[in-house]
Amino acid sequence: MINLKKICQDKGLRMTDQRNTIADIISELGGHPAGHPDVNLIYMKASEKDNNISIATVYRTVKLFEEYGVIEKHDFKDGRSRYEPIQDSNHDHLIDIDSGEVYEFSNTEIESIQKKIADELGFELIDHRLELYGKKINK
Amino acid sequence: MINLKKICQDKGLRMTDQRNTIADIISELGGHPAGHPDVNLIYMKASEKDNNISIATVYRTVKLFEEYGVIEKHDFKDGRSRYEPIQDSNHDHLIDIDSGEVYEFSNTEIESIQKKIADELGFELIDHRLELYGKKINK
DNA sequence: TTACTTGCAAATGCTTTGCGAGCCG
DNA sequence: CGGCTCGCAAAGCATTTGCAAGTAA
Repeated sequence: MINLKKICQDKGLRMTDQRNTIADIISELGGHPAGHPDVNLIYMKASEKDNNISIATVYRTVKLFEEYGVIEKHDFKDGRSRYEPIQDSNHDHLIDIDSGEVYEFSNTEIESIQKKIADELGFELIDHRLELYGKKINK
Repeated sequence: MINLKKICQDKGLRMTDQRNTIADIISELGGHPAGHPDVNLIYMKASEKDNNISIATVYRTVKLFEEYGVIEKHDFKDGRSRYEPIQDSNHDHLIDIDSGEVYEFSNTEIESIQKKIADELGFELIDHRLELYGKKINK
């Protein structure tokens, strides 16, 4: 399992109790379908472990983690921002419309086509967003 | 040029002055790079033609047009929602990071790969979002 | 006529921020 | 001591909504 707490320490972040709690929660949820929590979910889970934590701290902490390249923010079509640990390999997401669960995939072919398209339009590809929204088959 | 005013009438929408004004503005901006206006831009342009129009009306109108399948909403990474007339063919977008301009493209190969990926994960592909973010080369 | 629209201001929902108190090195 | 952090409440920002007055068909 990814250990965000350790990664944060290694990056020189001062780890308070609150930050450790939040790092643990995001680590535990990892890249599982039920992962990619939003601030509210993190806040609720953090409140179970520390009934004094403030949602403002959660917002400040995920922003900090993001700035330090520890986690990544995604804005799917459901509105609220969601977070996941940064991993070695890039990947895109398929979101289950019904449950909100998130699945990861990567496809080098699509990546190279994207680069080609940008090039043809006269652009250097800096970033991209690819999300698939689907319904489970045979449910 | 797309005539949203006419499309709205054909769909049976009651066309008030405000709705006509807004339809014209979105039609004029069309699919050009400077198109895909956000509510604020529409509101500012509408205010030039009708100095009494309310931003609440702009919000209500774009929502209405969207529900009637006349325009489409996009949430690019810059925050505010942007709108464009619905066209026959599907397309995706490349956004110029510096100017905010939006270019359209479509690629059948990517589309079929997307479908395949969803299928392999056990999903029926309902919707997708593909955005490229780039910087102009040779500027 | 009569239901639909509008402008205004107030209310949302999510996120950020000012402030004074607390904590860590 | 001195700078970071935190909790709280207030402020922001984009968007939505209640209401009373106005308008299209």
